[in-house]
Amino acid sequence: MVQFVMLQAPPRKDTRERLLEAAEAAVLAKGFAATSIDELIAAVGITKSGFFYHFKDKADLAKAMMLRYLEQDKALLDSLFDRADELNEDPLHGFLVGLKMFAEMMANLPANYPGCLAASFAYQDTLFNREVCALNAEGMLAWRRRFRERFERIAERYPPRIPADLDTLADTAYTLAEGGLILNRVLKDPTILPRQILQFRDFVRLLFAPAG
Amino acid sequence: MVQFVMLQAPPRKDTRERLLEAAEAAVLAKGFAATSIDELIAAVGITKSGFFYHFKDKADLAKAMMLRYLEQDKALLDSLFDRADELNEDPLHGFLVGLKMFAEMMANLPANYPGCLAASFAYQDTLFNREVCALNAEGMLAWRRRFRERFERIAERYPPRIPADLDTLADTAYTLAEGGLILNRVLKDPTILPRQILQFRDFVRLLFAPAG
DNA sequence: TGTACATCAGTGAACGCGCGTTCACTGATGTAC
DNA sequence: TGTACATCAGTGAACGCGCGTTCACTGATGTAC
Repeated sequence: MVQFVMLQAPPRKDTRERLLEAAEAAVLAKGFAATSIDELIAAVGITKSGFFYHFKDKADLAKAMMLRYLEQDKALLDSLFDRADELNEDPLHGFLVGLKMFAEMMANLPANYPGCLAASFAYQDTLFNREVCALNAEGMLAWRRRFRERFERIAERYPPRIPADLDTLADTAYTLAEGGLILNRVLKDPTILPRQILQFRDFVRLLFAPAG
Repeated sequence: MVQFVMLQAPPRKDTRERLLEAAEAAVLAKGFAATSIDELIAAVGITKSGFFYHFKDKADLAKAMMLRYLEQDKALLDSLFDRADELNEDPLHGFLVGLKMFAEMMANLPANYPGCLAASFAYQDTLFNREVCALNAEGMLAWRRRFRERFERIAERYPPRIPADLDTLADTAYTLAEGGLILNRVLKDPTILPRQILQFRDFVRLLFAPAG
């Protein structure tokens, strides 16, 4: 009896979340403009009016996608740094551990259409309003702040071997991630991005580790 | 009289080329799917049927855009290396000069929607057929081959200070360019990409130049 | 030098399909009294 | 415990607009003889 009731009203996973999931996959594969509401509702199994119950229009979907992306992005950043910090007291060693973990993460991306919503939105930015573009920029600045803070602590203890611009150094992680994802995808080789990150790690070590 | 005749039949710049120019600008701003044939013909001043005289369909336009991009890309790569080679006999110094020129080029990009068609197409690749995607990959491999060849010559004369994967090193230029363009655009700061390239230049020098 | 034909670079009108959006409505669940 | 109402999570039908594509046609220029 209980079983029967549950079959009638299945414990439906959050429809809105499933719409956002389907939208992200579709946008990463073909872009926002080519992603139709019809295909999203087909993937989730509701009607078009159901979609407009969750999002007031397509621009609202874009904003929700960006917010969801930023949330996941922040969680990734947190897990990267917090765990690296727990393991190490020395800022340089902790950071090198974090970069290694980052490379490992990037080596285990979904095989099909790995990618980053920030890049996809960036290359279609006239489709989005100022708010969504500003959110995207804010996400990038969060990476810069986080990395810069680490580099400041490292540089304090280990003076760099050559002059280094800490903002540029901080941006490199995001830059390599975005560029590497593009190469990964076009060349269909998932090892490119992790290798770029490990090479950056070599550079950081070469730059800060005491000579000899 | 001559003037009058010329006004009647102006020395029309190649219409096809102007269509491709308009298409590239539009695609870099909002993506391929959102770029309509109507807006291209409006920009160029012909009718829709005129467009279909030049391209058999929209997929044909995509292919022509990619071929045009690859041609320009190759020219850029040539000018970078050939001129750097002329100036220097030493492979390392020549390469460092080339990277500096590359950074300067990237500092003087068009202000509006700087970007790379390769990245735009990569993030919408299900819109394109196998041929266009393969062309894109070939363009990236051309960069890898070019840079790798240089690094081989450099490593021959200057053994690297730490072990280095020459393919990864070779891919870094393209990776930084693609990633840097995205940061440039989202953060509206055209100095980000050139600074990434100059930092890579520092790394190369640190890696190969004799210590001391 | 004059005529016939071919090619180039388009025009103009029409097409059908898919898209985002709206609107009135509904059945199940939750809450107040 | 029963009734009235509100909210949640949608349904179903219709809309108008813009899109890519097709087709028959054209006026200017180039080429053969």
